[in-house]
Amino acid sequence: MIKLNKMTDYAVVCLGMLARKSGSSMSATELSKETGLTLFTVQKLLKLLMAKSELILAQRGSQGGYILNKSSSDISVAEIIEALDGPIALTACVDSSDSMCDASNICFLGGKWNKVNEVIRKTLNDISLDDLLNPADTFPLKKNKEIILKEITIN
Amino acid sequence: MIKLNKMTDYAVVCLGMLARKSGSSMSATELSKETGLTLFTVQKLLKLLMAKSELILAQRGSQGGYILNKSSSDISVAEIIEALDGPIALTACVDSSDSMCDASNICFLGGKWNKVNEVIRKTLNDISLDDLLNPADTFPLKKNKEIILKEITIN
DNA sequence: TTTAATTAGTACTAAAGATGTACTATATAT
DNA sequence: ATATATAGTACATCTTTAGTACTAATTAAA
Repeated sequence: MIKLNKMTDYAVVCLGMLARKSGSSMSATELSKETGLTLFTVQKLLKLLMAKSELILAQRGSQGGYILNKSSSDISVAEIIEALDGPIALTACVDSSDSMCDASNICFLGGKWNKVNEVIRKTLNDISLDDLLNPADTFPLKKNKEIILKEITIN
Repeated sequence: MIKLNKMTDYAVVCLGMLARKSGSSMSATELSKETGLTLFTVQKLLKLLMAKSELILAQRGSQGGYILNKSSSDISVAEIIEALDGPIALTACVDSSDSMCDASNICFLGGKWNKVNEVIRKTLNDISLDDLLNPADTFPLKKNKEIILKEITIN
């Protein structure tokens, strides 16, 4: 299985919960209670999201908590993954530096994986957090919203 | 980064090498020499591919070796990944059994991840080993071959 | 201004997974 | 028979992930 780390999974759950309460903030304690995730986990997750993304805003102190920094329909699955898992790429073979694959100095694949990665990335970019939220009748959300990758031709 | 395991990377390299020599078989030793991967790694990889897929055929004994079981244009990236990494899915949250996410008994995401997974899977299914092979002028391989996911609507 | 609540930062431990290596058994062409 | 080659399995090690803990900094409210 191609795995996301669990934090990313948790992030979708917590961000989704924040989306439901848009407007009012939620503390880590509240999020823990409402999601069923342990407080430790939620605290760590929110700290990570603060450190590595602009997805949420925090307020410290009594009555503090977290809120989404933008609408859930403007948050893509790709953004969430990239915040916690780093760049969306299936292989380390071809990284941003375009350096040669160090596993094999006669690798004949060139940068072809990059194209695959690009397609995957665009796919995830077209799916919003909102698209993942309940209730079920909000999904499929937008009529005529199709994931169209036709324009992406591998070349 | 969403990671494939290294074996999958190696598999693409080795299967690609076998594709180049279509018709004649190659031993693990030969593959090791031509790819630059260690013999141990290549041996393990080929054993895995034999055990978990129908992608290659083996002949034991002197003069033995491996050959592709079908044309490289009929081998999808999805097949290779699934042979070595298991089912293509970004999360363990929703597995084949459709069991509720055990991380949270109030998970409100339902099976939405499944739709995401399906899109990713179809994307990888439309890219063949052949598409990844050099020389560069064989890529983009088929004119008019576009990765069209338009018909995949999340719903 | 004190207190309680809350996030920020960091560090450590334990568990899980991936990787590389090794050894023995089985099959086959010569 | 023998050399060659794959099959199967087991294991040690390295890396990553996940979980826990502790301290510092901030802020609302009593």
